[in-house]
Amino acid sequence: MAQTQTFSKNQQIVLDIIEKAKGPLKAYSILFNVQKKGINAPQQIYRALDKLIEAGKIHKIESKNAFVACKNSNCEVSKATAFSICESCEIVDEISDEKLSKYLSKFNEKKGMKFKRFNLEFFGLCKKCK
Amino acid sequence: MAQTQTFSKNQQIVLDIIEKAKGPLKAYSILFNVQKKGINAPQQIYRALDKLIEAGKIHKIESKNAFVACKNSNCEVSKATAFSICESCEIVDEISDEKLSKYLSKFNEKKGMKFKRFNLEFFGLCKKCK
DNA sequence: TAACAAACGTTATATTATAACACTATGATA
DNA sequence: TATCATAGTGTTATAATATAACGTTTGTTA
Repeated sequence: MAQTQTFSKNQQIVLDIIEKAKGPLKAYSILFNVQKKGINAPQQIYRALDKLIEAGKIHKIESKNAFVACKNSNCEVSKATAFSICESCEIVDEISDEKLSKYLSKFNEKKGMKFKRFNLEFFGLCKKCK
Repeated sequence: MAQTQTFSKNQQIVLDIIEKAKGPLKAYSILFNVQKKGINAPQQIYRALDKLIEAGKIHKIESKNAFVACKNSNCEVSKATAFSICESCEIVDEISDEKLSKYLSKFNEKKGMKFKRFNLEFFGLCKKCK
């Protein structure tokens, strides 16, 4: 059983906002949302984001430079992430598909590289938008 | 058989540089490299990059904000991309694995989203670095 | 050749992210 | 308890990545 990690003040503020959000948040939109709480500079956001990613509590959607809360293995560092992204409404969902995850975790390249981590982003149209 | 596409002057300049490069290039490093050829502004680079991506001649490595030439289906628009990225030496390779590609192209999410495209990035240590 | 689309050149600006430095809290341990 | 290391904080400045907007030029095709 993974132990519950405790976070610092700023880290918790940032985590709370991301967890409450309905979709991915950008660093500067987080910043604007926490200025009332005394966080004034991008550095403070990015530092918190770094820690939260390291802890596996959030993920970065690379193609959007945005951050979402982890919905899978809540207390575990995530090394295998997959997302579906609607190109119309921009909704993002984390994909939790054990088969897919296993398949990719076992995947080995021909050139002898040892993989530690992967990130997969699917793009298309969601049910509503298609 | 896919027809050979012709590119405009700037597009060709940018494509040439990316194809000659040994690894991913960043937009501004491309810019610095083509200033002798009369390209002065980021816009000109980004516009060319957009067209080349659209044409499937190059790909963007999202986690690095960098661009590489396509090494697979040279004349086809790429909708299924996979890369291996060494976290130590930062070398990037496009993965051409038909099984993997088929597996992911056939993958369907439970929520009924229809995928058009995916991008997969593996991270680890290459043969030399491990 | 007229009309349209694509590409170009340019200036300005927006957005995303990091560097660097001094200070503060926390917790381990001598 | 003193002191030491580590992580976190706050701040200013700046770097790196990307797009907006506008007018001009070039290339295609009706």
